[in-house]
Amino acid sequence: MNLQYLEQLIAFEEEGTLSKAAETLLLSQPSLTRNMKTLEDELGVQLFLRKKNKISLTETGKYTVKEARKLLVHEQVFFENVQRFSLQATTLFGGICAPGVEWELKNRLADKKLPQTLKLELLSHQDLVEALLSQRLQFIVTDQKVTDDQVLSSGFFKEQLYLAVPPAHPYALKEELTLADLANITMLLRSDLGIWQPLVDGLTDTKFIVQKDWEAFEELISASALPSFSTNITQQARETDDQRIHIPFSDAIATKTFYLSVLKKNRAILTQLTTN
Amino acid sequence: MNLQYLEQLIAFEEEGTLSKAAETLLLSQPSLTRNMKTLEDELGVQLFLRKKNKISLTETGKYTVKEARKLLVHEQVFFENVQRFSLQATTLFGGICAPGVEWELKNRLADKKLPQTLKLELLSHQDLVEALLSQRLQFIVTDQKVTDDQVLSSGFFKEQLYLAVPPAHPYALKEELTLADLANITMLLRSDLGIWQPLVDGLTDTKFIVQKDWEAFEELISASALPSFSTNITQQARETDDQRIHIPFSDAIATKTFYLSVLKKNRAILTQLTTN
DNA sequence: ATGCCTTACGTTATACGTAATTATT
DNA sequence: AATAATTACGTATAACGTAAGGCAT
Repeated sequence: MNLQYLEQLIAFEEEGTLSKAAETLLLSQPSLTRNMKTLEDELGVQLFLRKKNKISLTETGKYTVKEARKLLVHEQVFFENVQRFSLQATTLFGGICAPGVEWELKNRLADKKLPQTLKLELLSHQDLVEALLSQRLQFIVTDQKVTDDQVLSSGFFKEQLYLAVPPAHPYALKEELTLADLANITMLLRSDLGIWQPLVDGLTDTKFIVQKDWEAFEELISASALPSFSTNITQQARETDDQRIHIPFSDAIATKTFYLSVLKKNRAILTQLTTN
Repeated sequence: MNLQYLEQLIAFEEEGTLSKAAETLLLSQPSLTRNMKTLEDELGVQLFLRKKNKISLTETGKYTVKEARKLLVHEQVFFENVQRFSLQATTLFGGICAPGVEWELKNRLADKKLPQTLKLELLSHQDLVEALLSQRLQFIVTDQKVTDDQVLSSGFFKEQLYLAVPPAHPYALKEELTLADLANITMLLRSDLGIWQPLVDGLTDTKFIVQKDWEAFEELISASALPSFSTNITQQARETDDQRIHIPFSDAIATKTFYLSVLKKNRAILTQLTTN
């Protein structure tokens, strides 16, 4: 049975005449006439009362319209269910707490050829945990462990803060620095610092020249002699060599550990993302 | 979307290969291949894992099979609902307690051109009442009133018992008879007397020659001089004139009143059958 | 006269089958 | 060799649109 004919029957019920219905259906009247006749034949039921110049629904016809509406809803639900399932099956929905994590994540998965596409969202820690628990996200990456009985949380990677200086800079030869070494100096700073924001906020004795735009910031760095921050992640992410020396900070807070968390029943996802 | 393709998908899931599925579907393999590809396109979803010589369902494919089964059940239910409704709308289901009632009923409705077809069942009084209450039958005709709060029971017609005798018979000139007049005489009797059986059983002083077959009984009547029973209904029903004189019995039990009963909420049916 | 339904007929599009191709067991 | 899926191509079925006819308001 052709479900389109049911839609056409419904259109007739809504429009009142075959002509108008045919118009809204972008179909010729003769076609609609024929289709309704074949629908009657297929159902083996009289749907219409045909007078010379007037066609109307029988009681059976009216009932059929009602039932057809239900059936078409079921068809629509089927359609949506299948597509939703397919989307769920072919994409991994993940959440991250900082933009840099996306770099690291895609780097690690680049040679793995995941069967799913990755869809990442940048959210606050609390939103991430909520989304994970509600199963809207299948995994999240955060800078704190998630303490929940249903959640499996394990260390994923570490991000180490560096000071990036031109080779001529006085700090360029040092093995390592402490944040205290930044007192009374001027630095270039990209805004949107993500997880490093609190650390920067604590550096009250340092002057920052802030630039939001990514490309403008890159230009500033190559043109200026002022130090800037970098991390192991940003160093990997950079394509062009920046000619700078990167010196790690030895302070504990200059090292952030990122945790990968999944629901315990989805342990397979964790394995998939971490093994190899 | 073509529901047949869903059936074909299900057939594939059941058979395991496109070839076998095509065979059970009475379809060529190439057609099935193409159909499954267009189904994928229409759904916008990957249903199959295609290897060189092997095709199998993806997880999405398996899920789609499950959902398709549901949808096809809904389609089947739709189909059956429509047909059941149509049957109910286009046929009046009635019950009668005696074969003669069918004659009378159809006689009365002959010139009315009912929109419904009549479907009659011959049942015992008790079965009739039960069928009416359970709404399996929409009306019943019985020889007793139905005493039930939900039921509307009204007189429909009367059947009067006659003695049918040849013109030369001694009773032929009488205006009326009593059952006592049948003592010590011999009569022709058709079996299957229906509601008149108890009355006949009470006539212990009368001899009966019983004939079951209808046509044979008619022949007997025209050939023999023996009296037989008739009623106003059988007189109407007979096409050929039987050349007999019909004399009514004056006894109270020789008159039966038939009642037409419907559920009170179906009063319209009673009106339909009795008016005009 | 205009609107509505139907019939008739030619055309297009969709679905199918046969045959051939390739790959796997 | 045999089985399985795909590709290619010609054919048949069905759905559609245009045109014409009939009937009603």
